Amino acid sequence: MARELYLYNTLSRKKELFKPIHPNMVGLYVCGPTVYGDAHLGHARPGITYDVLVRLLKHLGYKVRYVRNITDVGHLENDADVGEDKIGKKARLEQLEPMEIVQIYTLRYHDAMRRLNVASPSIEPRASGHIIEQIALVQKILDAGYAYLSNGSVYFDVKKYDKKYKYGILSGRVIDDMLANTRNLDGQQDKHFSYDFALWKKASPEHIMHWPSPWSEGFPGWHLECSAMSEKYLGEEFDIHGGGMDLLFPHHECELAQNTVSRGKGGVHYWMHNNMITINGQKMGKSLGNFITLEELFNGTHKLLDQAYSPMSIRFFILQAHYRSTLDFSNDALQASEKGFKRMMQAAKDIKTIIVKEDAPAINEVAEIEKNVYDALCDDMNTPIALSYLFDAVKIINSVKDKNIFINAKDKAKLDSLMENIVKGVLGLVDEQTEVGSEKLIDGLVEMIIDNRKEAKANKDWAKSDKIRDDLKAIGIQIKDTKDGCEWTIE
RNA sequence: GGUACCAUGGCCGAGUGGCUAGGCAACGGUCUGCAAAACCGUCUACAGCAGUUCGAUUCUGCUUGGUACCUCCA
Repeated sequence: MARELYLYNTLSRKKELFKPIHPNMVGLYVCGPTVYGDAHLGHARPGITYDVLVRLLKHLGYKVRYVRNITDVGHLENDADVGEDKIGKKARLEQLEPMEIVQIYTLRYHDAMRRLNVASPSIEPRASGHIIEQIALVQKILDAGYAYLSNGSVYFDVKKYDKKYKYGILSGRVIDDMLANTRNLDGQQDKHFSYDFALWKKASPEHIMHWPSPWSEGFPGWHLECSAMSEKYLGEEFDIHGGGMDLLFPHHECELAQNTVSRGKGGVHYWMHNNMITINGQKMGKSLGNFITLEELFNGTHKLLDQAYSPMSIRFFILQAHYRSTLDFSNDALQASEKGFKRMMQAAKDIKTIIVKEDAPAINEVAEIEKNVYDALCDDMNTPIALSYLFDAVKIINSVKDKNIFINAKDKAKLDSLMENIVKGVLGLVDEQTEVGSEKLIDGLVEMIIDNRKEAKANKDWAKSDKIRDDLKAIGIQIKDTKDGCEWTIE
C-alpha cells in the first residue's frame, strides 16, 4: 500500500498502523441493528462511519469483505438474560409473525441506509439463519470447559475464563471491581455467577421463537451470533470489528471471551467503536425515549425539528465530527451542515465547468490540500479535518469561477479528482437533486422561464423579472444572476 | 459506588507545548437594477485554581460541571 492507514484500536487504546492479515484484503465485521423498530439518528452513525471506512479501504486499494449482521433473535428486552425477546415482544404487540416484524424493519433499515448513501455490506447474515452454527459454537465452548448447563440453559463461566484469560481486557474492566458493585438482578437463579452470560436459553412457554438443541427447546444468547457469523464468513481471525461504543460492554467483551475459548484467540485484530449521538447532551436511545427516527428527520415530522433535513445533510453532519467523539444534535447544527453541504456540492459541480488558463502558474495550495486530505483520512479517519481542507479547495474553485485567480489544467484535474474520489467516493457525499427522473424536463422548463425573465430584464420590466424570480423561489428554484448570465439551482 | 471520558469563540466542531482548523451565524466591503450566490476583510476561544516550563488551550494536580458504561440500546 502506498499510504499508511492508522486506526484507533480499542483493545490497545492507541492508534495503530493498520496491517491486514492477508495482503490487500480486509475482513470487516460490524454489529448491525436489532430489527424491532425504526432506525433512528443514532443508527446512522455506525452506518456512515463504517461505510466511510469501507470506501476508504477500497480507495486505498484493498479488497474488502464487509459483514454486517441483522439481529433478529436472542436480543432480550430486559436485563440479566431474562425477559422477552425484543422481536418476539413486538410481534406479540402487533399480532404479527416475528419474521414479519423482522422483514418490515429490515426493509425500512435498508431504505434509510440507502438514502444516506450507505453502501450495502458484502454479506448481511441473520442470527436466525445461523442457529446451527450457534449451537455448534455453544457445544465447542462446553467441550472446552468454559460453560455449564443449568436448567436447560447454557451459561458462559466468566470466573473460570477470567482466571486464565482475564475477562474485561477490551472494555478495561476488572472483574473484582465489578463484583464489589454487583446489583441484585432478578432471574439469575440459573447462573453460578452474576456476570455469567447466556449462550443458550431455554424458552419459556410464552416465548415465540425457539429451536431444538441438545440442551432444550430454546434460543441462542445475544452475544453468540456475532462470534458464530464472523467466524463463518471471515474466518477464525479477521482484521476489523466495529460497532457502537455502547456495545463495548458487555456485548463485545463477551464476544471476545467466546472467541478466545472456541478459537484459541480473540480473533479480531482491530476493535473500532463509534461514539454516540447526543441530544441536549444526553445519549439518544430507545430506552430514554429521546430518539428521532431517520424517517422523521427526512420528513421533518418530529416535534423537536424545525424543518426536514435531507439524508445528505445528515451524512455531512455526522462526518463533520470525528467518529470517536460524541456529537450533539440540534437544529442549528443540522442547518449549518445543510448549508455547508450545499456549498460543497455546488463546488463539486462547478469544478467541471470552470475555465482553465493553460499558462496559469500552478497553485501550490492544491497539492497541499490533496496531501492534507489524505493524511487526515488515513489518521484514524479524521473526516472533519479532511472536510476543512476540502473547503479550502472549495474556496479555490469559487475564486477561479469568480475570475479572481486562474487555474491550469493540471490543478483543475487534481481538484476535480478530489471532489470526485474523496468527496463523492470516500465520504459518499453526493448531489441529491439528481434523484428526480424528469431532470431533463425540469431543465427545459426552467430554461424557458428564465428566457422570459431575460426579456423582461432587457426591457427593464423589473416587476415582472422579480415576480418570476419570486415565483420560482416559492417552488424551490433559486435564481442567481451572474456576470455570465443566469444560473439556477433547486433548493 | 466502580471504570472511563469530556469541558474550545454566538452555534457545531477539529487540533496543537510556541506558527493558534473548518462549517454555520454576525458585521463591513466588492459585484449586482434589486436579490441570491460568490469573493475580500472583521470577530482570536480553549471551565476555574495551582504547578512544571523560557513559554500551556495543549503536560501534572486539585476544584467545579457534564456524559458514557457497569441492565437493553448504534
